[in-house]
Amino acid sequence: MNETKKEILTASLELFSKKGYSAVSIRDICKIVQIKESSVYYHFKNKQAILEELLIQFEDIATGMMQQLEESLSKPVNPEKSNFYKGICDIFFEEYLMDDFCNKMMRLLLIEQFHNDEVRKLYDLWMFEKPLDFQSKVFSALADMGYIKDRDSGYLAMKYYSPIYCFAQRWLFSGTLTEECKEIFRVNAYQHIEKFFKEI
Amino acid sequence: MNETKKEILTASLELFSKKGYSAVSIRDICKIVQIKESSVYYHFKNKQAILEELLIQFEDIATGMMQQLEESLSKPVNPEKSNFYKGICDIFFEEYLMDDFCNKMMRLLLIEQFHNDEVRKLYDLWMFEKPLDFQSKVFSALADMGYIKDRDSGYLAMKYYSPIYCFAQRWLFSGTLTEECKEIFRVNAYQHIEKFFKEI
Amino acid sequence: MNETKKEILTASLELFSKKGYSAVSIRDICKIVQIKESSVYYHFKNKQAILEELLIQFEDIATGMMQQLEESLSKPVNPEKSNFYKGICDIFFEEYLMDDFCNKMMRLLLIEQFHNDEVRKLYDLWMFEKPLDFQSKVFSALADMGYIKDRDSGYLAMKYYSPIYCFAQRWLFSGTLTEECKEIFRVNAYQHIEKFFKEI
Amino acid sequence: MNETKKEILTASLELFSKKGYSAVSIRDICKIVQIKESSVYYHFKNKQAILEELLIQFEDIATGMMQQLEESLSKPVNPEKSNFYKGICDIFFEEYLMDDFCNKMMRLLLIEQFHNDEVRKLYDLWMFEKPLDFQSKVFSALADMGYIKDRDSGYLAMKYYSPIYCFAQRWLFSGTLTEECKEIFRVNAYQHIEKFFKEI
DNA sequence: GATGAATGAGTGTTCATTCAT
DNA sequence: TATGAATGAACACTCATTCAT
Repeated sequence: MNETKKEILTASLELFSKKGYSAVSIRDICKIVQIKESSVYYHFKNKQAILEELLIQFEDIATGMMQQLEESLSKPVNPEKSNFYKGICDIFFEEYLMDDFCNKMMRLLLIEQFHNDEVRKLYDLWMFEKPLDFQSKVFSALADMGYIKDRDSGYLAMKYYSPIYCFAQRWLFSGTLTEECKEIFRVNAYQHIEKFFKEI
Repeated sequence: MNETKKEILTASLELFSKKGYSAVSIRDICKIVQIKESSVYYHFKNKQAILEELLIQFEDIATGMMQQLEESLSKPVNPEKSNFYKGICDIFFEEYLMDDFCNKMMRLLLIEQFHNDEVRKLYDLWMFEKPLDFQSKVFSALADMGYIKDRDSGYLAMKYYSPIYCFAQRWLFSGTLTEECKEIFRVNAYQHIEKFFKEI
Repeated sequence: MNETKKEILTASLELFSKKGYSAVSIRDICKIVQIKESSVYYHFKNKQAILEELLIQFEDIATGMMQQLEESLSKPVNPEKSNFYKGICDIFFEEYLMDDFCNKMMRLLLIEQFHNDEVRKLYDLWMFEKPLDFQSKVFSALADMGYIKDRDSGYLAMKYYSPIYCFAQRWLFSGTLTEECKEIFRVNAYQHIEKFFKEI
Repeated sequence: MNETKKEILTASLELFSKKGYSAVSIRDICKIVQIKESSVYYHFKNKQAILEELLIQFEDIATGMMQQLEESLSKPVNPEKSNFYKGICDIFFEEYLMDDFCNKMMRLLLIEQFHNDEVRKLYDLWMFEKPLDFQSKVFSALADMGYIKDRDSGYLAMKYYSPIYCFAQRWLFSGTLTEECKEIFRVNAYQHIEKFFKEI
């Protein structure tokens, strides 16, 4: 992909994730990329097409992350309980929730879910459905391995994941994403995870 | 308050909560209220003022609800464990989370938190801080009354509240709010609450 | 109708009839009317709506003219042969073909018939079908009254009307419409009519 | 001439004759020719130059046709009355009015005569002046040969040609040019010619 | 011969807002 | 109280054209 096109995408995501799609003008994007407005239309059919390209990129990354998770679940490097879920957490946190691109995309999806039904479905899929599904499998696996007794893996997944989602909302998807915010999120989330796995 | 002014507020909230503040034009609002655009400016200084009035109304309601909760906590009608938290839940759910006005405001706050820092603070205050604080007190009270042993009321509040928040996000604050969505939310939330209070 | 709206219509017709609809910008129209571009949209939904209003006005006038013609055919003031058709000609020429508004509309229709199928039908209706139909009736009437022998009124109408149409094309619907052009047209057309009625 | 250049001209005429010069973009032309917009500028100085090349081609063809007509008038193959004018008609109709290239050019000239004074003159020259002049000569010749008595060859030419022009306008220069339209035109025109020569 | 990339000027349109009535 | 009329600023987008490769 062309360098300018990449820069347009980067600038667009930056702005979209802060103000929402419709509040960002082509002018705004061009100011960052340092090109003229008409040039955007050489690279993209229209403004909507920029958003769509971002959605596709996000889906690719999210799908890739999910595959990694599935793999690390089926072939755990270290099947000792705490190491087992720690490896998994790291992928999900570092390569997804807190990855700069993904994080911005999630904010964008969160805002745009109201205007755009396709986006709403994407948000639900990648913020609720997929993570909860996967987490259920993890708890089933842990139960099969005898590490936990509780077999209601669906509710367990919810109990495990919902605080993480809340922390993400509070610290990652709101306001300016600073390193400080990331740190607060990380501390809160890992504290929860530790307590959670101690209890079960 | 003048009848027309009320209608403007109602229509504005309806639209803002669906499309977000900036995607709604004065035209759109006037189409619903059946007045001319210039008439809006008799009732409000500008578009922003409509939003602000809505924020004030919401804060009033939310504050009132919180006061009710505090009261029902300090003078429990029926201090028997299950009745105790059921009364509290009902106020929070029916008069707040699922109340039509509040629900729309929450969607609005959710969308607008990115454009508007004041809104972001409001959202955090009324969706996280206040509910979690209050819930902490509830668990402290329950602990004081001997109903539960766990004294980490902060984490308990998080464990209790975060699934409710997630359910709200999935079913109340996304897409069109139908009676069906409300019902799914209610079922999920109450199931969680029941399980939760059984476990502690 | 509002004064400004009228001026917009007048200016639009003036320009449309010279350059064609799409070659005229809202800016061009506003330069003449001395208003800002955005003001146009108070009076008209969009550019297309200006054209449509002009089409309606033209149809009204053309329909009115046709009714006048029909009346003057059914109740001839002076049933003497030359006076009979002269009265009819005058209505058609002065109130239609050479009327400033109608003339400009015909140029406009002529140009726009290629972009716009509705316009093409209008042009055909009011430049060919209606005039030829009516002229047929005139010749039928003249035959009934015994003034002419030829009963092929359709072909007569064509022979009568087609030179007039050609003259109109050459002198009225092309280039700038000056009084000189009008005069050339008038001379040519009336010469033809005189010769024509002498021959039949 | 280069193959691509020819294709550009063909595509341009196709589009110009349907929508008018200014309503056709270089993009539109390139979509048909399957080249990039910048490539056009290798073959033509600018958009206007495409139009001008088409005008030159048309003038060449029209001039050639007129020469053929003049020749067939001075050396009639078969000086018998009906054969005499039939040969002439065929050249004018088949090689000019109904020839695909010429027909499209005439539509184009018809539309563009308003924007472009040079075009207006060309239209008048090749649709009125030249045909009427030549037809006058034909009638003079017929009168000299004793086939007709009427010596007002100018008016005869007008009476002969104007219905043909009208038929052309109705069936050839409006809407989509289908084989059906062509046929209607041909039938109407030849019917007129036959009647016309019977009458004189 | 052809094209990737860019651009200045322009297009129709929307919007929040103003102000006299 | 309400509105008719107007407007400046912005918006997404199109277009003919240029130029280095």
